[in-house]
Amino acid sequence: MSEETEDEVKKDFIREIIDADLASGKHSEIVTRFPPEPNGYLHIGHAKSICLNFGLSKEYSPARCHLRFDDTNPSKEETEYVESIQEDVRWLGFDWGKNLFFASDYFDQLHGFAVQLIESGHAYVDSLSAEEIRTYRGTLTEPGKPSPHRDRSVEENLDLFARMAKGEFAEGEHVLRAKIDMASPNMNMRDPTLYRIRKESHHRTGNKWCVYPMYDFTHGLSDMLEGVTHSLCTLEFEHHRPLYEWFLKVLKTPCQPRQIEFARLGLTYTVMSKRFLLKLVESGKVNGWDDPRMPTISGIRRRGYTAEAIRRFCHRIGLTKYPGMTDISLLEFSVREHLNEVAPRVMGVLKPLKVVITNYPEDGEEMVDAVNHPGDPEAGKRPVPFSRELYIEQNDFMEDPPRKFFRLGPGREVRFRYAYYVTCQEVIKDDHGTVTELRCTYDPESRGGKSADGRKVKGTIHWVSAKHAVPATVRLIDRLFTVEDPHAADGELEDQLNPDAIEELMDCQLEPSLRGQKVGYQCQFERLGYFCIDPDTTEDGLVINRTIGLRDSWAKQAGKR
RNA sequence: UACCCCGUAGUGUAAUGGUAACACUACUGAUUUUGAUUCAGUCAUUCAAGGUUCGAGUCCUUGCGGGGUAGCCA
Repeated sequence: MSEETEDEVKKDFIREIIDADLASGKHSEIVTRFPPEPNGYLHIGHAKSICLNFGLSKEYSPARCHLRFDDTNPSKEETEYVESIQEDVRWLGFDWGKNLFFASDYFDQLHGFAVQLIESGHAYVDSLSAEEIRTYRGTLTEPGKPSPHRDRSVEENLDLFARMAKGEFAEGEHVLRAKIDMASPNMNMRDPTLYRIRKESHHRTGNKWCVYPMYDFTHGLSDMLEGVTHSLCTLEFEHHRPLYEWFLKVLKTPCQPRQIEFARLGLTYTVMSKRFLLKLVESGKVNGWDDPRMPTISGIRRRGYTAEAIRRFCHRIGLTKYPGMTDISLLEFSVREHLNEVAPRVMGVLKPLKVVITNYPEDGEEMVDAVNHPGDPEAGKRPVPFSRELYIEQNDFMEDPPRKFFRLGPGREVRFRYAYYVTCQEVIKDDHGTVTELRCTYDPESRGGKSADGRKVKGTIHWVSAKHAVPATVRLIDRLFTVEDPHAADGELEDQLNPDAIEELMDCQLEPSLRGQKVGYQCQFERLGYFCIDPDTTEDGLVINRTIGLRDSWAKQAGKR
């Protein structure tokens, strides 16, 4: 039972670069950063980046990883997101220590850099409309052409930029652009916008600024200001690297962080787009960012995934520049693996079928010992009440069972886990022919689930004593989408949503040890899966999420018929 | 159609010029008081074609295929 799985010496390309930089003496300390924009909740894709950046800061020494909010767009960013992001990173098991930063903390310095660029003739104020700028930029196959304002004097640029900052102009009237190369094959080098006018209140700087820096200008310089050595980002920023380096070069900055790109996480049956997730939340298709169906860190956590499982997953997916699609079964394996190690076992019946043990004393009851964890004797045992009336799972009984069905059927004997051998004597149905109750007998000699005469029973099923049972609502969570790659499917993403991604069972019956357990408590319901107590739980009733089902080779075999 | 990046089992990653390895998935089988867990096994000559070399998944060339890029988003 390993904590954090074995770490082989296999190094990914980024760690190789870092090793080389250390070996060559280029760096003696490793500094990374995780730079989210606070415009939404973090998702499993971010976990990859978090595990990478913060993981590096744990593996190397000296090293540190900064948490820096990339908050340069006041119209999309909110404090709620800043808080949720911090909570999620901490929950994943990482700590930024004192290194909590905001790009907005650098607005003054950034503004100074912009002025420097103007003074050195590397930036100018453009007064074209957004539409015109787009036209002038050219296309992927044709070069752009210079704006008529490209050659304004330094003095005029300085004056205009100062007045932009003071709020003398309306949004869109002017922008500050870098003066690079309108014919570059790299669109990012065709005089990218550095500053735009936004007369909006910023979540941290309030109304201090009327101009806000763009990502490209902000990011690399923020890295530089913080002494970041390796700035790790996803593949779509590859074309931005020349620009990232251009700023550092032109401004002759004392330190030169290196941007390295890796492939973002692609996961089957999942969509990572924050924009789309926000839409799900706002349209009410899910109940908030932490809905257990969501691929957000908070949703996954609420569903019962463990941070350890996510870390193991992030370790297993590797790190390359190949933009692949990871099978979600690898994530599911990682949770099962971890929960199998740590989750105590209990019994709970999701879809109850009443069983009466006719040869058991009317008011009799007794306690049987149940093992808390079969793989861990240290976990001990607990007493579970057994009595004349019990519940079993509806699908553990078949009136006309197929050959390989090991469970209960008319005249069949099975083991009630940790209790007795039980034989079905009579099937009671209602007017519609639905089975409503089973009348059974038990073998008093088989207490504990062992027969005195050594006869074998193939099936073992779980059960709960009716009068001791704790009622609960259980939510079965399934994949959010019906197709492997929702982006590749025809139609809107919404059309690919799995309508059965959540199924609520209102009549579940659990063994009494569940009574009084706290929100967040995780356990395995034997034979069913791993479960977690949901925050919707009240004094009146438990609400429980199924994190993930157990592997089920019977269901698989039955499904093939 | 311009530029950049990427092509190794179904999937994700190893192999750093010397016999293609690991994990997941799937399928067999064994054990099992969870049809779970555990254990054992099966599944690829590395996109293609040329070239360099005693030797190429690895280096070179040319194709082919996939992804990214034309926000005053990040």
